[in-house]
Amino acid sequence: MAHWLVKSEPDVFSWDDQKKLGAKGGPWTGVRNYGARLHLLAMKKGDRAFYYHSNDQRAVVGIVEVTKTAYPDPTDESAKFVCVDVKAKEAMPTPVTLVAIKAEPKLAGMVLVKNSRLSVQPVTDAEWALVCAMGGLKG
DNA sequence: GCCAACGTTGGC
DNA sequence: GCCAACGTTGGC
Repeated sequence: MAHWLVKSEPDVFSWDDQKKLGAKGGPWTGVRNYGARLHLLAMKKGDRAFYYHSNDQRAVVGIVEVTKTAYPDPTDESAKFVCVDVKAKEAMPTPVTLVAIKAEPKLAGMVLVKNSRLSVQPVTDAEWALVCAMGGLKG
């Protein structure tokens, strides 16, 4: 199973908003970047992704699960981009901040550190396990 | 609020 | 197909 990280601006769509969608989840739309698009296309049902809040919070606040693989993004009029459906899986007992991630040498290679602007990113198994541990989850 | 970094667009 | 200009994102 592959792991990912998806970003959202909490002002626009937050972890709380995602949680309110419940077990059914909902579409993760709005990606307008070809690099991110490739990652969306690579997602499989059951894959998990860190849910990262940019801007004010700058922390991994939860984990979502992919419930539907990529399909055309209904919010994209050009019909070029895709979205997936995700549902909230579990919250981080302790949010893992960008500061904490940057302070951990083992995470220096994370895409989040190297290319913070990419809105959908792959996460390695080692990174996944470590961030889970830092957030108080067994992984 | 500023600025650096990156991606995209459009002219040639 | 290249590259400069521009717009956007996101960290600080």
